[in-house]
Amino acid sequence: MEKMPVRAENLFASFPQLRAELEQMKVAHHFRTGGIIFRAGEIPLGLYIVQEGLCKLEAISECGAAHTLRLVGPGGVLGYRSLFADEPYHASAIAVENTDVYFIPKVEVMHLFHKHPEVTLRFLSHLAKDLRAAETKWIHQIDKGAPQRVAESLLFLSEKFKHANWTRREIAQWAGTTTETVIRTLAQFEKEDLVAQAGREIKIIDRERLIERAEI
Amino acid sequence: MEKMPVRAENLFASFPQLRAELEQMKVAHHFRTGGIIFRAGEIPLGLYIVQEGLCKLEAISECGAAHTLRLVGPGGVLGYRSLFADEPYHASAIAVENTDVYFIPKVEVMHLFHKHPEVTLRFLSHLAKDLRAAETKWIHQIDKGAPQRVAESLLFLSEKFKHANWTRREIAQWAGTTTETVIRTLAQFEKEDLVAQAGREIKIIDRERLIERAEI
DNA sequence: CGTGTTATTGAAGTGTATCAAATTGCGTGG
DNA sequence: CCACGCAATTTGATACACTTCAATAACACG
Repeated sequence: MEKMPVRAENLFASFPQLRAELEQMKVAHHFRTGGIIFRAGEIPLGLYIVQEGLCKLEAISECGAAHTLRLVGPGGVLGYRSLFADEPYHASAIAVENTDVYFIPKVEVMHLFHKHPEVTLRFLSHLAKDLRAAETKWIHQIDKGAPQRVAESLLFLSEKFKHANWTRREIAQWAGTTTETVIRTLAQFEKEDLVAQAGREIKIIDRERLIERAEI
Repeated sequence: MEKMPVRAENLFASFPQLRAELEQMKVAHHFRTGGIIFRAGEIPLGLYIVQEGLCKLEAISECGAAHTLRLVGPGGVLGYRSLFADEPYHASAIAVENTDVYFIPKVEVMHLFHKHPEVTLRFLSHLAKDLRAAETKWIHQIDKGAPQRVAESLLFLSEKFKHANWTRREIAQWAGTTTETVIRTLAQFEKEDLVAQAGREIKIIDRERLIERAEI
């Protein structure tokens, strides 16, 4: 299975001095579950650093379906792709659970880059890894079946964050399939003793074989 | 239709001084059609700037199918994603037609970044746009049908480069489908007077309606 | 002039989306 | 605290677009 890297480290967190500088310029915001940090189409004015909680980047396709592009947990950064590309956001950022973020204005980011070139390189590396993840996702969408993608998603999401209950819909939006297919696949996995479902909860029982299931 | 941006400009090309520096360190290589610039799994040692010709980044999936991730023409750069992510290449770079490239060792690149921070930002922007393209491709894979993706691919590929004859297989590998489906779709498009096929050549007749066809 | 790649066509199978309808679970307000 | 209402879940039936496999034809290239 392609391991989707979970990078929880703060992109800015290395230098004590840097941390102090950030303290100066940051603006704290709180969002409750479902809250919208920014919307597709808006112009990026800066970056959002996730302090606590979990956010998803959600794109609505032309036919009205929602797809989850990326997930960002504590230490992660929101809004950098559009900011650096100098484009409007092409996805919305939504809090999956109660979330605290710090906003850093664009000028401050640029100033930071100027003062600490290593940070720029850090972002370069980060974007490069995101690009790989996205390209891998495309390939898997092509030549893996829905069950494999669901297995993969279960593994990834469970590792990514203890966000207790991923709904079947959320899993579907991450896996690139429909809610119904996720449900039927989970039923099948349960029959094979790979997972156990208690109400809405999903528990992975046999991680080993689930990994195999994601690969076949 | 999502416009996949064609960025032919050289990422390094802005400053005369920079150009001069590049001249110093570059190493020229030539590849004929089908030649392999680098292979998936190898460790990146630097960047390749495409001077003349056209290259594709091709990933072979677990089940043995080839998929075209990106295309890079004159002025474009090969191998930056893996270099910046500090990972082995996850795709191979292959010359689609006779191609001249310049190789720039990693140390030189880093030195360049150090000396000209704006160049780093240029790459940041470039990667950000590639990421968007990849995410868009994933979404389209999910909720567009094969004919729409073929239409989209025809438009993109014809704009991207006058690389005279894209084979049906190459189109399929870009569109995320099979050769047979491309063939049948082209036959359908021909019946609708959107394209004309003369032997292996494909000519777009009604660009307007083909764009519509990619959107439906 | 052969030999391998590319193109073409046909038949068959199947995985998944889609639609619809019933049920469960959860939060909220009365 | 219970009841209500809405969202999430579940199940079934149906349709069909696309892949897959196979076999032939056309073409390019050495």
